[in-house]
Amino acid sequence: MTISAINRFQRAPESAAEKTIEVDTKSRILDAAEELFMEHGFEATSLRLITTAANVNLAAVNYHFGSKEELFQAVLTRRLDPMNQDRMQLLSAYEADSGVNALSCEKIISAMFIPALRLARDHRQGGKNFLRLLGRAYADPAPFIREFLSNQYAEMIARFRAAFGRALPHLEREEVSWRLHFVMGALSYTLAGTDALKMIAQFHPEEINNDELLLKRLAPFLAAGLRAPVQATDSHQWFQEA
Amino acid sequence: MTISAINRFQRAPESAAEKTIEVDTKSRILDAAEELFMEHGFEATSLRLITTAANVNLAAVNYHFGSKEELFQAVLTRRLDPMNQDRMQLLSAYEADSGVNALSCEKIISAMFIPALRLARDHRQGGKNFLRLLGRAYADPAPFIREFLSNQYAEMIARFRAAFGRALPHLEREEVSWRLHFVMGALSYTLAGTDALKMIAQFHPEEINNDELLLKRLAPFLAAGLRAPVQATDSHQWFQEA
DNA sequence: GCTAGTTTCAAACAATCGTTTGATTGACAT
DNA sequence: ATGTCAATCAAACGATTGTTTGAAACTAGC
Repeated sequence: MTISAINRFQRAPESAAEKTIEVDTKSRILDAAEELFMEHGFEATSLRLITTAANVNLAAVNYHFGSKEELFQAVLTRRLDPMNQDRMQLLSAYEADSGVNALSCEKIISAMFIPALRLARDHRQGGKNFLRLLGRAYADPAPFIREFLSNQYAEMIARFRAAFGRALPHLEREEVSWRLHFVMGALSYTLAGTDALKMIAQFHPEEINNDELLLKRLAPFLAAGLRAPVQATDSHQWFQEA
Repeated sequence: MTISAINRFQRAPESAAEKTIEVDTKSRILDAAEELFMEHGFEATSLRLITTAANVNLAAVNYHFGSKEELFQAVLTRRLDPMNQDRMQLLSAYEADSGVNALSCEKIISAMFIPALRLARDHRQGGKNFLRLLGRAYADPAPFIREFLSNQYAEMIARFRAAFGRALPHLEREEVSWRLHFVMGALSYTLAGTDALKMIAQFHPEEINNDELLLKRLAPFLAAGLRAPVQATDSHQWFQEA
């Protein structure tokens, strides 16, 4: 193959003068696919739409990525993998700082949110687009997407579940798993939602960074939920039917 | 083939004895569509898949519903509309009971969850399937789905936002809107998730009703989140970057 | 200038999509 | 019997899908 090696050569001459307006075919496809997948979802986005937007030939996708599914995975993995690495490194750094003491829920949530915020703040490229795409992929029924994300998240989820378990020693392991699941759900749903963007635009039409505002409101909500008292399994306090 | 013609003859004699196992074409389409839309999503589910599963002619969908999009809306509206009516009636009943006092967050959440639970418990038909479908529709990027749901939920959302506003008088209106948004998100994501079902199967392979167990764990989490203290807008407690 | 290997290209592939058509069926009222 | 009208049927519609093909354009090393 040595495809990427040659790509590097092609990029070399123009890298000094203008580095952002012209990139190689592979990256142009990834950028266009990221935006269109976010906007219409996986199934509703055709390869012709992507290649037209990227200004490349239709066959380029199959040549460089193999198939539409592999393109989608490449779009996700390009940013998701570094972000999850950052999350785990940040968590490790926090744990090293705290010594023998357990981390607070706020600190652990910070380790999850800050790398996501870094992506959202990254204006070189559509980091915000990617977070919305990720949230939608997280709710997509397609089996190959679910399996891919499950593998991508497995290591990070395990690390954070252990951290939350130490932060909330009074909760049994099953309850910790559930609450981490709720946290991931609220996070991905909030980032993916079109409604959230509408609400921000309604209240703060002039706001600089939407996602930062959003996560700052979400974080205290989730931290309080994590610390909520457990409910007895046989309790009918909540759902007593008529 | 005249399969359905034969079916009709076969159905005729038994219609008096048992009325639930064989229904008319329109309902058969709705039932098959509900399950297949849930399983594969809107775009990935073809009309041929639906009509084959329902044992009806391909043209029957366009004849009875007009288009694939209208079929999808019919699938949603069949159960969503009654459920949201129940939610608002239950909320009104609670408010009448409490008199001048504001309702607790737990009570308001109950008004949201109990009608959903009723649907999940309804074993006559795939109520559980519907909740998963609903959660996925809530995250679908298709504009016609988002607009449809927005209209379907508008009245109920307004009622519950007002109720939460009275229950949490120390929160400004914007904060209440956000937290209600988080609640709806966590609820729909949790109900839609395949991962949640896997977790239940892992911990409780013998469980009777999955969704009831699920909502009983989610409700305290959300109630605590709703009551969380607000964070100052300019606070850097959470996300101080390096 | 030549060759080898990588990338791009227009064109076509077979398959599937949602929708429409026009004939045929069956039940019911006249 | 006859006519009416809604329901069902097989078949085809045109459009679009992801993917493949084989030739042309390109870059490098010799």
